[in-house]
Amino acid sequence: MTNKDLAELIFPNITKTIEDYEKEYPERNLPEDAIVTRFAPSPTGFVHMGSLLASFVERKAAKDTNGVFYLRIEDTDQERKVENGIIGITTDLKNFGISIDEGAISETEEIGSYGPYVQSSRREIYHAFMKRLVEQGLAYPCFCSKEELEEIRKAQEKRKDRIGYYGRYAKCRKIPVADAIERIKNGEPFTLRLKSPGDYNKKIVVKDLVKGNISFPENDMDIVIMKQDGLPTYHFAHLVDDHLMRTTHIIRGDEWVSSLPTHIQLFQVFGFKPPKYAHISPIMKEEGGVKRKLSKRKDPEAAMSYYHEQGIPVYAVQLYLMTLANTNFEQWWDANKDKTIDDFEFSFSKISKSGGLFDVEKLLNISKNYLSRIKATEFYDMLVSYAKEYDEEFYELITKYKDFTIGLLNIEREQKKPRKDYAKFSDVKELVWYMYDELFEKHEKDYEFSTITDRNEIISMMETYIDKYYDESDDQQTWFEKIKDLSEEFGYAREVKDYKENPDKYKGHVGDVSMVIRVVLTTKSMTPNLYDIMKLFGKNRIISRIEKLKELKKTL
RNA sequence: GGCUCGUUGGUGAAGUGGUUUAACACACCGCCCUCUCAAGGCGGCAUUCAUGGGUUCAAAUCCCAUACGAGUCACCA
Repeated sequence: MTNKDLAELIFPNITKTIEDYEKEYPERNLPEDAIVTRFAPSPTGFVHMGSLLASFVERKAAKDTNGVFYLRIEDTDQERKVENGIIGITTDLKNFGISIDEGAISETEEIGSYGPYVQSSRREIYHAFMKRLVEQGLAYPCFCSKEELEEIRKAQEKRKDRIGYYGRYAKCRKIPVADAIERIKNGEPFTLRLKSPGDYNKKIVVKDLVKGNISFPENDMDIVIMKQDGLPTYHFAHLVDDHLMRTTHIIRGDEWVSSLPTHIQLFQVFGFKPPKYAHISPIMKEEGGVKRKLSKRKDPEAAMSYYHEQGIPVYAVQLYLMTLANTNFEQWWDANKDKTIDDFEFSFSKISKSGGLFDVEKLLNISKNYLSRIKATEFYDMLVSYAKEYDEEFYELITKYKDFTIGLLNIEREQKKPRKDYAKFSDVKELVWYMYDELFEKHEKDYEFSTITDRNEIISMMETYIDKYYDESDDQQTWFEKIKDLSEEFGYAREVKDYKENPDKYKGHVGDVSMVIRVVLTTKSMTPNLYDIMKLFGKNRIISRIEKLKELKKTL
């Protein structure tokens, strides 16, 4: 009875060898420094912000080097699987603007020639690799039950030994091949464990692209490589898949750092060249003065849908993620306002070693800056698709009055220092409702008059203005001169300065008068440039707003 | 508890032995500009880099200890 017999018994139908697979999935024909990397989530629901950051970095790194970015589905845990889990992932990626070169594109379809990209479809491939290990006596079946493992753990705790399946605690390691064969034939359930060649007293140093050199004791645990259900564990699947898919860079969350010795060992056992590793720290959130990992369950902002609903543009989130990934990005972007994320030179070593706080304030600020820089038409298109989904009434208005809407979005835009009003699309309606007669009509009218509050004076001022001074064709300067004339006529100073010097001589100043016009037209004391608003309104709407005030029953 | 990593202002952080009386950005505060707001301009906001030792002519930067935080120690990824 030999290891070969054992291997044949466990994997009777496996005929392909490692060499066959090496041929089937040859080295990729890419430039030398091209990065081949992957996003490898479990299909357990939506994509978490932290994973999104990782996939964003992966996409960027591959694109920058003319490499490949692929999506692999890690579904070896049958229990955690979720209905339509793959679609959930692919749509999140798509909505977020991350494209893949290879991998799963739906529950059943995939693209690329290094597949299958869904681990549960790769069973035979894993088995071929496991079979080789068993043949060579580098892996062995373990019959320990959960209870037995628990006992071992307790014994170790009592003796204050390291926890784990290693050395003298690895009892199945010593089972003679013949006995193992016997027990398997008897139908005893088993897992497969790696016969670890590691020595805990020796050190290995692993270079991590983000964290730098990390030194660990060698791994001496006989880790499980195949579960009772025949599927591989993460560690083993990682080895086989990333080798065969010719992955050059593993970019993942730093919860994996501690298994680095195991992974390196696995590559060494097969004589494969290990990939480069980059471990990214988790995104944190502060709550009640304590920092904790941004949680899928507790934090709505962990899900992509949150940004979608809020109307935070995708590109703004990307900009934010880029600054989280490489903090020097912000300065670069500020100095290169006309460039895009694609033009930025990303670097692994600039990724923060410790977990950054997820700061929604900052995101909104970035979003605001971004939205202020784009063209009104571009803004309009995004606003329309947002409103279409979340605000039907507003959607109808802005599509009905398209040019008008673009016009108002264009106020103080496309200039060196553009106006920054909107951080997200859900802000817009609340800021501009008074521009639309339909909304103005139904909106509660709380006229925010401040210094001039006498109803008769306001109305007479407005009527005088519209009859005597207002002319739609005036340019901004003339327009303002006329408001000054109006002020003078009503006993207000033409210049604020004059008023401040001689407050007794006047009832107020131009500012007070233009405030009256502003409030009559919009009800609000704070609006964008009045001249632009009036230009957009036209004389008729201005007159109708004066009428509305006159009709108002309640006192001001 | 073992192993690994980290700790610079309210926040994100730059910084790898002297050019740092610690960059930049967000937030906050003040002033200015101004028909309001937004924006913008100017200024304020860590005499100090978790704490304690040490090395050095010189340390946020190197070494050691302590404290705190994070990750991990599954037939989950």
